[in-house]
Amino acid sequence: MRLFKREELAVDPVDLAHVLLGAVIETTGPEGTVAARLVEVEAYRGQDDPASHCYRGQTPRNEVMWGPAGHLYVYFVYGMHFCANIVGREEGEAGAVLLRAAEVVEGVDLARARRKAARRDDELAQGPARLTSALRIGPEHNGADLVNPDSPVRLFTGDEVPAADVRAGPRVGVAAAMDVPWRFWVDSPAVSVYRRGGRARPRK
DNA sequence: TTTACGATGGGCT
DNA sequence: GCCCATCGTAAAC
Repeated sequence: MRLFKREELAVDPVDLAHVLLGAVIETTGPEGTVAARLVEVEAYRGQDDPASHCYRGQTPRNEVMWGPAGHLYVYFVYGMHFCANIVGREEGEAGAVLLRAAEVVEGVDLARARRKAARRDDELAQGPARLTSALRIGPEHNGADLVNPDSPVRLFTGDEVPAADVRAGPRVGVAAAMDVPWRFWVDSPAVSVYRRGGRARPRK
């Protein structure tokens, strides 16, 4: 296992999604270190993608996604959760991959303490907001450089995932662009199995 | 087991 | 003012 190189991440988000499956993201803070192997991701292509936060151009919130690849884009959602993306493409071009689920491979006890509601270890990072909770990724990590060994959040290559083992389907909770299968996962009990693309919430 | 819904707040039109 | 790249709990079957 080694740190990724930035140029390996400066690719189209759909390709980056395949690169990231099996990769290991690791966070270190005052409490200790937690590492997790990514098993489910979603590509957001940027300006061309109606579901992307960058679809309507650059804003203060999404500016990290327009910068160089290999940085973390963290955003606040539903009034109480955070989600993390890995930025791809070249500087000046928006695009990122949402981290949806992972298997905790290091610091399991710390992750359990942070995720009291999880009844099985498979649930520790089973979902995008659970993942940030287990790894304690927050707004202070927005823009963090994942290829810097001194960064609080780092990204390592894991065991390579054979292309034949990658499954694809519609993105979750996304009403726009439902026709593109830009959610990718590998067979794992930690993959989130929530409602498929369509409405984020049932209409009242 | 499966489904329903409330909590909660920032971003953008 | 409406829309969310969600989760945990409770209720229904």
